[in-house]
Amino acid sequence: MPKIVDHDQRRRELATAAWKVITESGIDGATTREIARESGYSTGVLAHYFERKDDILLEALHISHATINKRLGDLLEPQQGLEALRTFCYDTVPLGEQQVRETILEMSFWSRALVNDELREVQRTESAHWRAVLRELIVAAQERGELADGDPEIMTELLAGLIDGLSVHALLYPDRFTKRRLTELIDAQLALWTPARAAPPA
Amino acid sequence: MPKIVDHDQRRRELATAAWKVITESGIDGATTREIARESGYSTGVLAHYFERKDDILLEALHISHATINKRLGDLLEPQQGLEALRTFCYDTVPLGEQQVRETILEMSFWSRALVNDELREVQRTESAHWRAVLRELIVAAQERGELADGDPEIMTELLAGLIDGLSVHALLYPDRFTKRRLTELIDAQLALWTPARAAPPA
Amino acid sequence: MPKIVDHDQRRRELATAAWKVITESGIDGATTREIARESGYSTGVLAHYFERKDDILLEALHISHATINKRLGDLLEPQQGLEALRTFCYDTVPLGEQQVRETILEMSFWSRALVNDELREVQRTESAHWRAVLRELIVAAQERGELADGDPEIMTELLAGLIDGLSVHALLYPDRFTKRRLTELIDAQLALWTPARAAPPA
Amino acid sequence: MPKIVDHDQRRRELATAAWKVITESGIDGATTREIARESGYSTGVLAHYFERKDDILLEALHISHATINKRLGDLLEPQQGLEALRTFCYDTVPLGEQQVRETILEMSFWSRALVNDELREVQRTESAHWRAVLRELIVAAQERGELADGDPEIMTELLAGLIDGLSVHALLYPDRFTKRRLTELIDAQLALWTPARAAPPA
DNA sequence: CATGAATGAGTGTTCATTCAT
DNA sequence: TATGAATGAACACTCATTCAT
Repeated sequence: MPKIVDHDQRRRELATAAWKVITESGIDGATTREIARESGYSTGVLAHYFERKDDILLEALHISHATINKRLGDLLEPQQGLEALRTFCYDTVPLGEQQVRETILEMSFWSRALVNDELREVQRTESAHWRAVLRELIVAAQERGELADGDPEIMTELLAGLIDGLSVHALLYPDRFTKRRLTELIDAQLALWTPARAAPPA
Repeated sequence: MPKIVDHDQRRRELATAAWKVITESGIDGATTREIARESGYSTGVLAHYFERKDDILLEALHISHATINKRLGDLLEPQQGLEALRTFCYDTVPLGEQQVRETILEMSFWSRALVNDELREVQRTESAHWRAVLRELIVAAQERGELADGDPEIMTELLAGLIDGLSVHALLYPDRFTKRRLTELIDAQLALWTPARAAPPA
Repeated sequence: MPKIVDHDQRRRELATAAWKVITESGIDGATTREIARESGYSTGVLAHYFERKDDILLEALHISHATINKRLGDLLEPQQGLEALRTFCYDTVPLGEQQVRETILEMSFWSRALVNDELREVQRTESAHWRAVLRELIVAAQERGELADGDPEIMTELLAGLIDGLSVHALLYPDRFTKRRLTELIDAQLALWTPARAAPPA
Repeated sequence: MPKIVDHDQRRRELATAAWKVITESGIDGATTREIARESGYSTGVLAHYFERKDDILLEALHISHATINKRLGDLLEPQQGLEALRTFCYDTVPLGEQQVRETILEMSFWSRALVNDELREVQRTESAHWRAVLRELIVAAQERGELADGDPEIMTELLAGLIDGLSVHALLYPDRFTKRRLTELIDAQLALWTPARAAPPA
């Protein structure tokens, strides 16, 4: 009589433990022992649900992305135009504890992706989705006349680049980046594309 | 008479070997044995010139920064205004093989800096210098009327963030970022601050 | 059901292997590899049961002391007075193979204790226990009139010092110290405190 | 024109540096680098005067013994009988800073001698000399009627053993062994062999 | 299913020794 | 004679992975 276990649920549980360890101790601190300890299971159980340790880390990355997408979906659903775009930007920079951790995780994977083709491919795919969302928001804001005309591809790349760059700087140089400063900078960039009447919210 | 060795020269030699290994195999691939192999010396020699392995990596970072600063100094010396600013931006994104490696190295250290206070402090200091140079270029371009007025602090942060963000994206998603595309994007951002007559070069 | 292993039993097993290596190859020969080889396990297993190598060595010392205490307890239980005291002395000098090894181990730790505060503290504590036993035996022999009156503290220190000193000499200069000679010497010291009628056994 | 160097003098210089390092940092802390640093010469010079590191350590032991013998010779020269014997005992236990170091060195070599035949042979030879001196002092005191009759061989071994045992205890358990206590204990042992009138000095 | 004991290759580091200058 | 650069084996320790129970 085998114990009934939700296989996917257990995988998520373990990957979430990995997510926590990475965002607290860095990716080099995310050893199998530490992930097992955080999950409350033994190290052996990891082997049941993942072939290799890298697969756990990859699943942690997926979970992080899924969480972000879910949250963004909920946040953006009632919003439109420039407001929605601003919300997107605010939510993807490390303004809150959760976003700080998400950014730490993302940065941790970047350096690994540089020497790991599979990982880079995963990031490429997920980044493309994220960028498509951003592009849609930009186009929608343009259509409502709340954002200046201009090549949406270029505007997307600029905004995407800025968001990741500011996120890095915010984590590495926290003394230079208060939360207020971070929103100010995003607003400043948006203002470059905003007709005078569409001022940022107070 | 003892064998004559320039101690600092040998340190640079070893740190340069570390630089190569990191930029080719990632920071996790930069083991002492690998650095020794790349340098052509045995592992024991590392102990002669560095107390700890971390000191070698840190020295590799310093060397990278010094190389960048030297190159930028030479490049910018004959230039002025917006042209100098554009040169700065072009030279700090991964357009060439050398800059690609420099960016890889930088990104490799970012994730470590997240959990290493000493490393973060080093990066903070060196980043401040780099940002000050960028700010001066912006102000100079504004004074010549080649760049729109506006808070230079904010413009500096936006440009600095964009440069690092685009650099990350260029390395992770090379299919999306040809060299041409990278310069186009930088030009697009500068154009947002450029009076109509100061068009980017063809 | 997991493999059932008595954690403490395995610790003892490994520490006993360390005990053997130290007593055969000296404390400098007691490398992790050698202890692992002697135990029949791989090097990695040591990390399961001990945090640091020093902890293994310390446990080997504890085991040695526990073995001695147990043996002395059994030996002394049916004995009394001067006879018990003599038994104690005979059993704590390297007369047998087991005691030779115990003495080697003890001496191996002495030199380390000179530059290791924690180790010295351990030895201080255990030595105090051993000395207290010796003192009780001396007092008991005095009470039975089998040992001359005199400050038991001083007699304890003299006998304790003599035992350790003779043990050292017996190991370093075995040609000078046959087993017979060793017992003669102990008897000679006891005789200094013994009324004429209480002659040593033949 | 070769530099004129007194080969033996230089050897002593280096061995004395080794002596200092051993007595300050323990025999495991006596690395070639540390000995070279203490001597003021480079590591390479050690190879000029000694074939192996062990030879330096051995020479340090010889120097220690020679120093002790010289000092004892000077001390004992004007003394006779029991007074000379007591002086010998007092000077060979760790009552002063110099003697503490000598004892540390001696103990450091003991544990090595257990697994090193050459070293044990050296210690055997030097110990025999030392014991002969002690025996002569005992016989002389007996001839003057200041020490009880008795087998001088046995008395020598007992006193030699006691001296080394107390020395060990004094270093390992300094809280139990003040200088006063150490002399008291030696006096107590001598008193066992002393006719009532020959009391120890105040 | 789950455990955690066991493996052994790989790590950073230390160090006696060699040797070109 | 003296230097100290260089070597490379050996060290304690870490860790992803395997597997008997």
